[in-house]
Amino acid sequence: MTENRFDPSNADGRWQRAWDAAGTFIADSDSDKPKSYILEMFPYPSGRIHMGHVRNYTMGDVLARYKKMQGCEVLHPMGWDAFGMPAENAAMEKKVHPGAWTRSNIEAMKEQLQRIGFALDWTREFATCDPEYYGHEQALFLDMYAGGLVYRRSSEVNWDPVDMTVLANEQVIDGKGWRSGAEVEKRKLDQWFLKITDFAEELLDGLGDLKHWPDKVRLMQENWIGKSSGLEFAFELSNGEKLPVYTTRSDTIFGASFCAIAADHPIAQGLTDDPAVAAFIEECKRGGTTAAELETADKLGFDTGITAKHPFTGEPMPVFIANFVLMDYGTGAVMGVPGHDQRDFEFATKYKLPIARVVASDPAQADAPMGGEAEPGDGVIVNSDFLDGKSVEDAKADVINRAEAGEWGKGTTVWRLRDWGISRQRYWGTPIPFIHCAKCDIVPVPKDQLPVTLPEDVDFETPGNPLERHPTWKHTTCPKCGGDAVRETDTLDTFTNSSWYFLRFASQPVDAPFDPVEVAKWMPVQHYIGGIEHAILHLLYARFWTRALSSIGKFDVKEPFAALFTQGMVTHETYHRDELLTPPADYVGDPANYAVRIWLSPDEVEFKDGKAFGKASGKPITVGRVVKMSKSKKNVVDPDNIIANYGADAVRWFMLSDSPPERDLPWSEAGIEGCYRFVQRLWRLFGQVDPSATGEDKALARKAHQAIVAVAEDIEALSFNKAVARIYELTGAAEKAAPSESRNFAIRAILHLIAPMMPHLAEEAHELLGESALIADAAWPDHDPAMLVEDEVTIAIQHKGKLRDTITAPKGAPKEDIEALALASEKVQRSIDGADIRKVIVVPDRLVNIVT
RNA sequence: GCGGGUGUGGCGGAAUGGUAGACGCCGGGGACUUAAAAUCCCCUGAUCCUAUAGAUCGUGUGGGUUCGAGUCCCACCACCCGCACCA
Repeated sequence: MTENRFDPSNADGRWQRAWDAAGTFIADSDSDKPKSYILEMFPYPSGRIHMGHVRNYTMGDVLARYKKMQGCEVLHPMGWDAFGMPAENAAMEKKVHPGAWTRSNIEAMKEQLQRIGFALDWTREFATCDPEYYGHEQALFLDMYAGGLVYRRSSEVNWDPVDMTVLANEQVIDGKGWRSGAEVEKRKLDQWFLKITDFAEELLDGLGDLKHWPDKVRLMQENWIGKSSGLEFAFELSNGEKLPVYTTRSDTIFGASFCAIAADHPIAQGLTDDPAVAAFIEECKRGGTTAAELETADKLGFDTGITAKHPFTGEPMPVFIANFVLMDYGTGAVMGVPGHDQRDFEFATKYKLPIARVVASDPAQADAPMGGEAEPGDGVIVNSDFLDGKSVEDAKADVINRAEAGEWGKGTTVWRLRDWGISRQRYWGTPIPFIHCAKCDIVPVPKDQLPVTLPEDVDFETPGNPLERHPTWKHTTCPKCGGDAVRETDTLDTFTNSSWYFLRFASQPVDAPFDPVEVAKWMPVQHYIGGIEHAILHLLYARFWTRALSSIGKFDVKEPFAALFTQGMVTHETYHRDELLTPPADYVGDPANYAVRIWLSPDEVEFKDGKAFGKASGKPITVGRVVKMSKSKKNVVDPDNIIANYGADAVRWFMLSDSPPERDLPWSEAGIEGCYRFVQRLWRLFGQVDPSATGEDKALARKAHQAIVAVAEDIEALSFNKAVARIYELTGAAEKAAPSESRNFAIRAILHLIAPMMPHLAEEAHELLGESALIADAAWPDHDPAMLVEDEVTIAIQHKGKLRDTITAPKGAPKEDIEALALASEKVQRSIDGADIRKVIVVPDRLVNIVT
């Protein structure tokens, strides 16, 4: 019996050092065990580990430790996604170098991770801002360039006219620059692109093989890639030019009443001699570049005076320049069919263009008036000459056939997916390894000159790209002609860093990005875990890089992540009070609304009689909704404090308990206390193994065997909350049982079942039980299949669809016996009350339903 | 605007179309203690009630399929997430 308590402040560090000293979690790529690569999305070194990280890495850790117990050689690495804007923001605000800031964050966060006891192979750690890493990335980029997957073209960015700098979408707030407050404009710059569209078909088809990805993520990627088929054809214009357009609704061609072209369409650009056109195009440049902004903006158009000739009717239709047409999609021009497209409808309503019905629910409705909105649905074609009476699908095919026969158009496939713009006008990223020479144009940096490293001596005092302003860095000589030349000053999008890091974890030679033979030993990643916010971009880019590298012969891997799991966020209540301010003299609203909202952190709030008050002010506090932990709402709980108070295992257990892993997990103080109590409960139980105990406790032994199987299934399905519930049940049963051999078996089983989840407690108890080896190296307990089957089952008896009674019967009892037992029940007879029995449904071992 | 998701007691949630609420938290009552902490035991969806029993209602809303629906189908409501330069 142990009366003492489990002391995490002592045990945690001791076992972490023991694992470290033994090299327990160092992955051996030469091992002949089956390999298992467990990976969580690596963190951005923002400064501190937050609860979201803890949740993410705890899940991966349980899997990694479990796989090891199942006899796998496990690769479970960790590193740092270390390039990005926050480092530059810190440089501007705190006057520290982005590299220094990042390095010190990494150091602090690594220490935090180590305190949680994760089973990580730290020998493979790297940061993407290491010149070795980004140098290899530059080499891969040059290989892709050589493979024809990289090109340059002009593309729009958010431009801050006051700070004279490019803004990221998140730096645009209500259409204004976040620092300057100036109205943001769209501006065109020459930028680098990766040809992800070459892989659109492959990336789409490949989704079908990703059986262990969530359906929702595959669906989101499918919609993002957005394959559509339709008709491309050219209108003849009144000015003699041709206007190619693309439509998915060629069936509605007789309903077209105008054409619309993008503001940066060549035809629009050709009309800028007219000051009115130039002014309108200027107008279209206002506002940001996000899809949400573009699609919710008021529809604006400018009638060019040019007309387009309808290919069937020959009728002239006005050509507008319109802000809702995207140059990047299709041909940058559309035919407007207001009756059956909502955007066209709004546009036509605004500019008083005809709105014709060409699809109806049935031919008799051909002249039904249009309602207040477009009708994009299915139906029968009407008012359309030779198409009348056809279905939408038949009409599409007919129009495409006629266009192809008449050689004025053809059926085509169009993708919503656009090529990936990777140029960033920023310092803290991978320098793009190209040189601009006046004579030789654009020249790749020779591989023996890689890495192109970032200069250290930069300042962030003046706005713009520090690489551009640096006095010497960009000046170099042309590798081709030897003349004066300048380096590319754009850096790569940080998503490129996270598009191949999993390969570098698997294999890290000095002279190459990776060794294909080593990579093949580990890839694909068996379980990849991270946030749902990465469902599209990061995951699509990583899939693309893998296929692109494969296509240029770097290795033979098609899909990087065999199974994907997207975990929910860690949330917390919010606390705030609204402080009234004195409104300025010209304020017209209700003075009661002129207030500033002050957010309080959980430790600034105290509760009295169920009401919240500010600790410092004593003022009443409003308890707000439960939302993702964020600095701005101050509802953040620091893992360090929690670990100091309760130990790593209680926190890990909390992360796995209660909420299903794909859903949000609300943090609560009461919850972590409950977990801590359970840690101590287990500690007491582990101390109760009694070597002198004899005898069998069949019911308990059966529960233990069942739990060994069920917990394994739950962990493999990542249903940690269910595994936790089963362990609670078995623990309760073991506590209540009298000493016996079976009880000793059950307690040892529990010890092994919790080992992946609460490894420090498990090691400590394992040692207490006289074991000299690490439980981290132990095997998952065996079970006896004969012990999984129950001999008796409880059968529910329903009448009129409601439960009336339950009976106990031997498992597998014949239907007739069960029916007889059910009808013999007094409660059932009372419910039936003499009514005629029409039917009795018997589900063996489950239930009887009596229908009267 | 487009795309995706979620909705079950006071709270987190469980439930191959088959006993709704497992398990945990909170709360209530009790035991132990000089006292407290810790620990242990019991109760804990709502309503009715003639109360150790029994009945009715109950899984966001409204319909439907079925002997039987939290689960399947249709329509709707609310909230959350993503939208290409945040990571």
